[in-house]
Amino acid sequence: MADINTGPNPLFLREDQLHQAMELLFYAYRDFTAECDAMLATYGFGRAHHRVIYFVGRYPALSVSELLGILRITKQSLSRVLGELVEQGFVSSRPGPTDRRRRVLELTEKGRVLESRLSTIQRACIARAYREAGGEAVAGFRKVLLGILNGDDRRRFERGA
Amino acid sequence: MADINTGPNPLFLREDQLHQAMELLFYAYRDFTAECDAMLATYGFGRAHHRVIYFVGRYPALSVSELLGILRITKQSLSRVLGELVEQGFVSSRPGPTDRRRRVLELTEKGRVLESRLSTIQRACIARAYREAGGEAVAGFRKVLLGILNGDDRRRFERGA
DNA sequence: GTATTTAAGTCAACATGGCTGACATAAATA
DNA sequence: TATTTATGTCAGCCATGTTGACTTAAATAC
Repeated sequence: MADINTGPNPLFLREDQLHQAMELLFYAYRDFTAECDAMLATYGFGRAHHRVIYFVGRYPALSVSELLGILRITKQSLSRVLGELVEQGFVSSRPGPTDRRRRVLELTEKGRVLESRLSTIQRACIARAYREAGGEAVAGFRKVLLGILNGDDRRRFERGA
Repeated sequence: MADINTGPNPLFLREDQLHQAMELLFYAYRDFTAECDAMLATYGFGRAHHRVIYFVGRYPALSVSELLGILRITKQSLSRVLGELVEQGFVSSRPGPTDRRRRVLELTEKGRVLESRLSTIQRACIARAYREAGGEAVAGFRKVLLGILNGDDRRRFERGA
């Protein structure tokens, strides 16, 4: 059970295990985002808005360039989505206190409400899976996912999150 | 370590753990697909083509409706992508042997070459993470991911994959 | 104090990959 | 024969990514 290379044809099993992992990631990501996508649609928002809402909520006083570094999209792409969120009062964008070129992004009260509704959905999804799988499985889950991250992300993740 | 609810403020820790899981999924999925996206671009293809190539390769003689059920997109969306792949000779589409309304999808030799190049990238990524994490972590990883799938997918996955 | 760099924003054009709705065709089935 | 099913197709729309060129304001270097 613990050895992923047992069986009559270790090489084949290994390949099959890897395929299973690839598919699990695909299915899990798809199902993980489905419910939130539906709720976002009622606001006229998409998954891109969710990501902004999420990271701004999670890392208050984030700057635009930091957000770009996390999302890995162009500033033109971000600006469309972020602009809508600021425009509609979900995110506030103020000049930084020391460096006034930077913009300090925060969720407004309205933004926090939406963030909370979305997070509730996803937390429930993860919490259920965690509860069913048990603490040891959770540790393994995190260990493997962390290993999939590239070096930069892993370091940022280990530092920041 | 095994108990995800330890610490001075169990509720907060729990919430933080859940946030970490959400972010890990985001980062891992992004990094997992990045290399393949770059290679696909050299063919003029995108991630949607990859999914088709992958599932047709993995489940030979798949029908269009089965593929639709896996991908959860509309047939119009699929048709664009699948049409290109058939047109350019990566996927063959023939009438089914018994039910001639169905189309039997298979990778061509050309398609298998591309599939192999893409799979090599992703298998390496997973294999490295698996190797670093160890067999027990792998079991936990799979258990948690499986728990994130909705019921239908979980059943299909447990049956088919 | 001027020159340069940096953070952010903007305009325009384009590509990918989702979506809906309406309709067509051929084959299986009632 | 009538209906249902599997697939394909046309047309248009939307969300979200891209590149390239340019602007503005503030910080920093010389």
